[in-house]
Amino acid sequence: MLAKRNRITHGRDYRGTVRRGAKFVGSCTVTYIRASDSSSDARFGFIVSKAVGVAVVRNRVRRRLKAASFALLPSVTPGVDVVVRVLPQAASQPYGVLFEELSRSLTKGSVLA
RNA sequence: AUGGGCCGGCAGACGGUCGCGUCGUCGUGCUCAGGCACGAUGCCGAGGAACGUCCGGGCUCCACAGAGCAGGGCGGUGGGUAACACCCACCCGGGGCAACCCGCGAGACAGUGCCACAGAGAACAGACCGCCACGGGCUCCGGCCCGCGGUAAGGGUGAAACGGUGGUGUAAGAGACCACCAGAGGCCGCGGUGACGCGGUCGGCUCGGUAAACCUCGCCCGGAGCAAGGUCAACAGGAUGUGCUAACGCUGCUCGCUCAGCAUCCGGGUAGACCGCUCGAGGGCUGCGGUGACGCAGCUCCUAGAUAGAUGGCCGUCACGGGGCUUCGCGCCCCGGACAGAACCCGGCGUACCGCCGGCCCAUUCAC
Repeated sequence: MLAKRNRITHGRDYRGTVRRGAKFVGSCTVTYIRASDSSSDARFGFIVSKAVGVAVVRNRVRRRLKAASFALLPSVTPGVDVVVRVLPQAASQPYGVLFEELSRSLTKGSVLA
């Protein structure tokens, strides 16, 4: 789980990251990465549309991704914003698959040490 | 034992590890203070439907003398409730051998409309076939044809054909008349708070359905919603006061106008923070009243408050259900655990759902 300072909490930060960040497409997620303030910690945000499923399914996918982000957090370059858009295929994926995909996207974005 | 009906309850348990949110405590740092940040630690942390947002309220703001119209909702009776379209009991109608279940249950002699297809005819109905009288014609003397009438007993159509059965009667028939039966209505009596039920009596009265068609009657309803509404500091703006310097106007000076700054007050409302925000028509137990829904009294408990939205990720053990193997020891293996996530709070309704547990009742069968 992520503490509040490691989460993106404003609509303008989401918009900025999605529009101007680097984009990496996976099989069940789309990841946007953008450097913001290097003095702060790395921040994560998640976009899960209703196409993914009902509220319980959306919550489960988001919580798995938050857990994966927390596990990767010590290795991530400080000061970057990461927004993960969840595709409908992610609904039935177990934690291991989501972790591998997030790790791969962050490596492509060269923010993973 | 099998099948069925009703009511109530549960929604895996325990543990490890890494975390998240509110609140409390402690420590460190910053701050005049209020407090803020970080770290540690403790308590608590989704549901029976949290869901759909379909009703009814509380709460908040706005509007409001009173009444009516329009619009919407409700509709057997009596009760429960803060209120309801909900619940309980009863009535009526329908289904079931029964336990029990089902019903958008006012009014169709206030009026208007509609009733497909079939059928001759569908609402103060209707002569197609048939039956019968009369007149005429033909005749193989059995009848047949034509015309004009009578007739709703029979045939056929339909969801429905203007009571049913038997008799009297008649040319043939008909509630035309009679007996019994079945309805609807008036009156009377009895029972019930009432819907209504039971009984008697009157006159042959026999009278379709549809109001989720218009409509009529009775009762109820002001509007918007926690993104309600409020507070704060920062920031446009306005008013008043004070007033340095420069510029403008005046022949020149004072005054005045404009203007930077400062002080006070007003005020806009976006992004933000905070309040609203969880103790409430609240839960549990016991007793009393009531057939029941429910009410009253006493004791007791405090049990989520997020805001890009916490309540989790990973793993283990044991129960539970299904299937298979079985050296038959519940021993081993495999699979499964649904529907679904609070967002101001309650009371309902509706919908989704793997399964499990308990109680009562009914029918059939067997044993005693």
